Amino acid sequence: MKVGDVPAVPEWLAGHLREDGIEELYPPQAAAVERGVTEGESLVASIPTASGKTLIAELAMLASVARGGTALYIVPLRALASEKQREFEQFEAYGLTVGVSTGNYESDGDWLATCDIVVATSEKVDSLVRNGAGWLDDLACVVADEVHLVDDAHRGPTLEVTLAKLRQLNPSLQTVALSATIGNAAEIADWLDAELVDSDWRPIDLRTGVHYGQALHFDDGDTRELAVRSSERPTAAIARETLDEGGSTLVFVNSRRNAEAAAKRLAGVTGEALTPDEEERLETVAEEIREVSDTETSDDLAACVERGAAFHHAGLARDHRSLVEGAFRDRLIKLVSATPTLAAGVNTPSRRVVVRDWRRYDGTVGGMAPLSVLEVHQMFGRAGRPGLDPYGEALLLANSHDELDELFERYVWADPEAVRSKLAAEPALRTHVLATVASGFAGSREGVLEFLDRTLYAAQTTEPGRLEHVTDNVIDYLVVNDFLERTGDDLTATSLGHTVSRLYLDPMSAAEIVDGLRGASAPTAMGLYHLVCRTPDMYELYLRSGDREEYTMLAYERESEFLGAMPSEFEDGRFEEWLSALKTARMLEDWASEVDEERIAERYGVGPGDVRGKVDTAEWLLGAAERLAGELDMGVAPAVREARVRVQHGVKEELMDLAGVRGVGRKRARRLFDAGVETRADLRAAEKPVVLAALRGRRRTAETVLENAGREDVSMEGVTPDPDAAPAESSPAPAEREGTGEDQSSLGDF
DNA sequence: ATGGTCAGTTTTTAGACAGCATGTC
DNA sequence: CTAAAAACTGACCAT
Repeated sequence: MKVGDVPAVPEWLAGHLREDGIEELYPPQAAAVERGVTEGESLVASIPTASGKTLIAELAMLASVARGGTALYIVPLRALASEKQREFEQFEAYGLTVGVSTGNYESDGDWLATCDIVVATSEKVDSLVRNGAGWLDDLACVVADEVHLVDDAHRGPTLEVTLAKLRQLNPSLQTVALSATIGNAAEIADWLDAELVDSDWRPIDLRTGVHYGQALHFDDGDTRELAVRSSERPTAAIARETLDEGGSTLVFVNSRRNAEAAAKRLAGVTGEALTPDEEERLETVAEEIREVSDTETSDDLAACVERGAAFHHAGLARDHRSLVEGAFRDRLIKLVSATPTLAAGVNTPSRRVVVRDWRRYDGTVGGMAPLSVLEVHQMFGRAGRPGLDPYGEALLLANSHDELDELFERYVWADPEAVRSKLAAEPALRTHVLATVASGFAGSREGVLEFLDRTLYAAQTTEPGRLEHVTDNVIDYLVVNDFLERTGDDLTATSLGHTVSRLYLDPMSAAEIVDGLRGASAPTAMGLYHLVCRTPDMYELYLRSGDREEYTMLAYERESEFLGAMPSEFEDGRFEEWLSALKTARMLEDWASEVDEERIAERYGVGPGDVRGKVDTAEWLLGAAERLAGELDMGVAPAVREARVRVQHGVKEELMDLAGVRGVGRKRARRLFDAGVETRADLRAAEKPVVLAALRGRRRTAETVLENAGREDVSMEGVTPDPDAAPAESSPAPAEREGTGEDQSSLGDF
């Protein structure tokens, strides 16, 4: 089908696509159009990555917008939200507006309502529904990206329930669900009353195979020799061969440590094949990586990048990740070894993909569990960059002839699993039943069940009564904990229940927090950190060998600070979990005591990304706790607020005022304080030379800071730093270079 | 005393959404 | 009930 033949889309679209070199639709896209996506028909597209899913979504959304409606694009990750935003902004030239809404970044609320296309995470959409965002009622088209994630036990139910709610709000809503190739796409289409496009078509060839011994065995029966030098690992041989052909390699492994170790080892391979120009540009990237954070992880990563390799996992800071992704896309980094983060995240295709580890540790089964076919195929799907590589190759590694056969059987020739709803689990229902009642979708047990009947779970279940049973348990729990009120057959949310639903808290977290705060009169920061850390919304740090003793001691030492009873040391599982929460809480305490990032990372054996992640979650939960304390008039709200602000800025109590000034973080606040400028008010009255010295002589920074503190005369013109007030540090601030302009020297501050 | 190698033993194990109101070095 | 690689430990040997 030619781009000009697509019905019901804006007139400019065909021309726009031709400008991008698109004359003809890919077969799955053409099929989608034939099924009526541009004419408002709902559709499930189960097709491989990189086979043009985004354009299908765009066709549907643009056609909807052309008819005067609004379109919503739901993504599973925040990083994908910004990626899609950038992609859709190409249409702003034609007068469309694009907005984003995620937990950490949101377009202005009023503006969002006027947008033609909104990109949001599934949790954010759920939250918008709970908070009654009016514009959702006028939605014409919703696109659910990566819809196979409804299979995810933790986050799948949210997507499932959200789609059901949107469709109930607006029965004529067009639903476009994009999925990886899955075993039961027809069933999903059935659930969504949608047409189906189910195809394996890819724009560039993907060869999959298994490496064993000195050969690569491909799915089409082809075999090719691969010389593995003695004492060389297969992955290294594959990477070397790919490099010789001018391609890049993406290696998937099953742990962070493996990712780092493999990158270090394979940097030996990539390091040999760099041009001087590449070396220079890599050096720049490495430098940027070191600037992101002063930790071992950061140094290790930079050392790998200098030699053309990198590792990628969730312990990396956000900026680390995007630097690696960017340099890999630019073909500067030749090899990335990654945990599954990269398979699910932003688009990072590579000539070759090696799935080195096909088993992963899984505590729930007590050992290594094989990856699902779906996951492995998703990783395979990263092979081959359309328009850049002649083909893509994806390989598994076998250590024996039997394993060779098994891998073919299990992954290469296997069809992906069916996607199954995970809604009927108590933790999932706890939060969704409360939200369903609180936001008025149901007003009784029957109403709740009626609503749940619209979900995929109901469409799939073969176990009659199970959902009903779990729902009853959950309703009882919610009533007992005062989130719901039952009068006769009617269910209504209490004011507490409404608050919890709007705060997006797991009711169990809320119950734990309320419980802990009730018994407290003057909680310490540690007590509060521990309280939020043992909540199901916080993912705790892992206890390592020796930690049990260490934290048991700490527990007794600071026994008086903890809110609520400490479980008995002999009550096994509970105590361990309580200690994990303590470890996490102490990390937060360190952070809020101005311990530097490097030291924290080392002390707790985590990466900079983990520190930021925990801090963010704690900030959110403490904010929620503050609201709950206020709601219940508990008088501890100021203490909670203090704990929250300290975590937010990573400062001790005395710096809270200063760190609240825009442009002043934990480091600047500390330097100002030590120079005698102790409060925001001091900042307005302080001697300029003192302020300037505390801010390491950066004039522009000093002016901005003073302005943000509300000072009138901010000019630092002609002011010289007071040498007596200069921070006494081991490495003195770099003096402003002679001859360079003011502006240039302040660049380093941002 | 120091350092390197090697084999056997112990340890460890993926990911990342959300409130609210504005900003780090 | 299930694994595998890295990190650690200690013996042994050469300097």
